[in-house]
Amino acid sequence: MVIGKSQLDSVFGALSDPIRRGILERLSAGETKVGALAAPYDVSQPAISKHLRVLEKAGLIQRTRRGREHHIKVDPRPIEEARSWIATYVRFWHHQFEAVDIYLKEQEKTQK
Amino acid sequence: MVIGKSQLDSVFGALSDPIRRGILERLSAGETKVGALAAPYDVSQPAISKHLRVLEKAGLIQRTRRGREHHIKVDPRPIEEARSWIATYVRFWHHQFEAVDIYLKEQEKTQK
DNA sequence: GAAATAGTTAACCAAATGGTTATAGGAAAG
DNA sequence: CTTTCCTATAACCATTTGGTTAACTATTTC
Repeated sequence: MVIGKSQLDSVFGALSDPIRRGILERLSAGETKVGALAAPYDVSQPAISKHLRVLEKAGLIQRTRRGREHHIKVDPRPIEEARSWIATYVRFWHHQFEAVDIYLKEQEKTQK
Repeated sequence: MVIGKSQLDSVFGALSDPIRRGILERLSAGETKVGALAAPYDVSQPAISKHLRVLEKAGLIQRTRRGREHHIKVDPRPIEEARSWIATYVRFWHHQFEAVDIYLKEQEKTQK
């Protein structure tokens, strides 16, 4: 039994590619046709098609067919999970990181 | 010329694996030996070693050798970039998403 | 110093990823 | 109806990823 990727896996995975992040950035200006999304990039059209599928599987975009055009819009909801994962741990990490820092500074002082 | 991955690429890439996220979660409790990090997972120890290298390349962990033990601590700084990328766009996305929602609700009303 | 311990590195493998070209499907325009 | 346009799918390829086992390095312990 091959167990599927978690939501976090696919969301972070989708965000790890610069073209896909670029597409999402572009989408913050609003719903956009696939052609317009592809235009800035120096890769073939099928390559963009694949990136869109990755974003779609991660739930980050939604597609509406209007005639022969596909209109893409962002769905920010799955990213909230990612955001909150980071937020939860950043607090602990930062605290822990500073704690070590303080410890090291104490050491310095003591050794004068 | 093979151009390297951006910081965001490798940070998001590192976060896209459940074992690596698990390791980071564990590290929020403080500096930890490699063995302890590996213990919960049902993969070989070299597999963990590789995951640590991925996290290290992304700048997310720091390693200190104390005798034969490697002590790992989290470095939360590179994640700030990721966090801020998300934060920047989530605002636009959310706004855009709600705008469409409002638009659709207006349509519904109008068509009654 | 020999044995055990903590961890990495090397060599290998299968599957996933990101790209390509060629082909196909369906809507719009001529 | 034929052509053009917009996009997806198929088939293929090279590279990367995530895992394995085996061997190695360095430190501690007996």
